Amino acid sequence: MTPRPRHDAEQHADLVFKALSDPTRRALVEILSHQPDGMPAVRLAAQFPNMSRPAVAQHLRMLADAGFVTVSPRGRERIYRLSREGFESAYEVWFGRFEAFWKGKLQDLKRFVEDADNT
Amino acid sequence: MTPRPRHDAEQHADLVFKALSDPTRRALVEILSHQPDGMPAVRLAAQFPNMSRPAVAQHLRMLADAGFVTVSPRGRERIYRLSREGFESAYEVWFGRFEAFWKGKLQDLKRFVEDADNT
DNA sequence: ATGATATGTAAGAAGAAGCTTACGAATTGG
DNA sequence: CCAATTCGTAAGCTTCTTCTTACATATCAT
Repeated sequence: MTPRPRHDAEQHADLVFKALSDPTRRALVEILSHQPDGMPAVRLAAQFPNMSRPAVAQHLRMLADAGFVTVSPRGRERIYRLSREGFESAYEVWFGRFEAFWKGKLQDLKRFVEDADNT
Repeated sequence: MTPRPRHDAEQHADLVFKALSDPTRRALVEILSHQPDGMPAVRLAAQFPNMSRPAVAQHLRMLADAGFVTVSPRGRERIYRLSREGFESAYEVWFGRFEAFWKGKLQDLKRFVEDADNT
């Protein structure tokens, strides 16, 4: 997958798993997963009526730092889109670190993937 | 995978991702992944010379709550073993939540799994 | 029995994370 | 040009995490 300097690995894993540790950020990822063309920050913030816009902006920044989203300016808006980079990093860490444990689990996962694929 | 009451789902996802958000806990999982027969708490704690034993005990509790490890008493020791339950929950949440996004990513994942499988 | 070993939990201190208000920069529309 | 919109960040407060020390329980060895 993405080649990455060895000594940055743990630091990057920290960003990735920290990003997923917050329910608001997971909700943001879920929202974006249904919006292939992305959403402007203001519309994402509107999904959280009990939270200020800057709070959402800070969450978005962490998701961007972890590689879960990308940002592209469009006029005065900034469009957030889900990126595969963060997900691939998570997989990389997951499979890389626990490979010994997973020898045997991979078969199950392959079956699961194939099932989900045939729908 | 594991059927789970709907209203507990987010709460459980919280436990799972919180458990993985700490570097010490990830290190514990990695250590246990190389020890199929498990390890007593004291030996796990010894892997972290800069940290007190109770601190490690608290981390182990969180891993247990999230379903990443199981505990079984053996004499005066308590043996910690990696469990697949937490991992399966993480997969469940992962694939379930972001299914729309992953439609298309699943092909890549399947290839990746097959590659890892042929080694 | 008694001392040593293995363990978990409680209480409190130190640090990190998350939220709000306030602000400044960039872009659009009239 | 000027007001309105979109956005990110800084400062400060509050809450959650994580660590340590202290303590209580259970098991083993002699």
